[in-house]
Amino acid sequence: MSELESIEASLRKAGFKLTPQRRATVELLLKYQTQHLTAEEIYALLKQNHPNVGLATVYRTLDMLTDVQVVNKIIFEDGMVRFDLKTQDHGHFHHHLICNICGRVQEIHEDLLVDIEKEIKQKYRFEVADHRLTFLGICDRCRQKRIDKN
Amino acid sequence: MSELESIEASLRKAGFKLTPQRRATVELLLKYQTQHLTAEEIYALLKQNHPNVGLATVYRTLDMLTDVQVVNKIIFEDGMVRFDLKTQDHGHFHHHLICNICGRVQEIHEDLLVDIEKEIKQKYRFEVADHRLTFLGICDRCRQKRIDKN
DNA sequence: ATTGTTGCAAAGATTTTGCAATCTA
DNA sequence: TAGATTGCAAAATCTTTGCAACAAT
Repeated sequence: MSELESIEASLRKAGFKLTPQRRATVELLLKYQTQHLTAEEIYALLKQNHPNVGLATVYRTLDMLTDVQVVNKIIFEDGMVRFDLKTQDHGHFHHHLICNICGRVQEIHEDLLVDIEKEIKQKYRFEVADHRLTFLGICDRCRQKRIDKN
Repeated sequence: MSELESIEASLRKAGFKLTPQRRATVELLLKYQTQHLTAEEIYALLKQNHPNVGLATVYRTLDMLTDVQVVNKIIFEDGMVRFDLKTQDHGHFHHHLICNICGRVQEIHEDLLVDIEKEIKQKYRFEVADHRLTFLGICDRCRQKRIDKN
C-alpha cells in the first residue's frame, strides 16, 4: 500500500469523505515532504492545478489532517504556522535547525532527548508525552559564505 | 541597583524615554516574572491601575523591550505569543514543561543541552546561537489527581 | 522646545464561520 | 438520497500603523 493510499484509508476510517481537494492536498504534502509549508503556500501551490479551490477549504483540510494525525501543525519561533506530513520513519523524533541568516529550516531525525526525558521525569515528576526542540543559529551554507567573504 | 532601575537604565541607554506606561509595564512584568503573559493579559492587568493605557502602547512597549533584550518573546505550540522577562540568573538556559491537561507552563532553569549542542555542531556544522526546548505531557499535579480518582 | 510617545480608530494579516450550492458514499 | 463538503464572503482575532495631541528630556 502506497503512502497516499494509506493516508486515504486513515481518512475513510475516521469517517471523512475523500474529495478531490483533499486528495490533491495530501498529494501535495507528499510531494513537498521535506519542506514545512504554510497554509498560504499550500493554497498557492494547489491553485496551480485546482484553480477554484478555496482558502477556507485548505484550512479545513489541514485541520482535519492534523486531527487524524496525518500532519503535524508546527508553530515556529517566528510565529509562522507550518504543516508537515507525519511519516512512519520520522515518528516523533524530529527536531529543527533554523538558520538566523537565511531562514532555512532543516530537520534532523534522531532522538537526542532519551536521557533528558528520563531526567525530567525523575526531577519534576512530569510525564513526557512529546517534545519540541529547535536550535537557532548559523547553518553550514551561511557559515561557508561568511568565510568566503573574508 | 534594583532590577527595575537596571532595566530603566537599559532603556535610557538605548535612547528610549521612560514614560509612566513603560515603567508600569516593566513593574508588572517583574511582578509576574514566573508567568508567561500574553499582550492581552498584560493590557488587562495594566488597565487596573492605568485605566487609559492603550493596547497599541502595550504592543509597542513589548516590542521595544524585546528589541533591547529585556524581555523574551516566546511562541508556544498553542501559537499564543507570550512575553517573559529576561533575568540574569536565568540566562538562556530556560526550558518549558507544558501540561496537556491543565495547560500550566512550568519553567526549568538548567542547561540540559550542552552535550547535544556539541553534537549538533559536529554532525551538522550548525553554529548554535540559541535553542528552544519544550516538553509536552502531564504535570505532577494532574498525575496526582488522576491517581486520587481511582 | 524638540522629539519621542501616546491613545484612538482604522487598516492589515491570518484564520474561522455561516450558508446555499454541490458533491461523495 | 442524505449528510458531509465546498467556495464565497463576512466575521473574528490578533497585531500594526497613521495621526493629532501630549509629555519627557
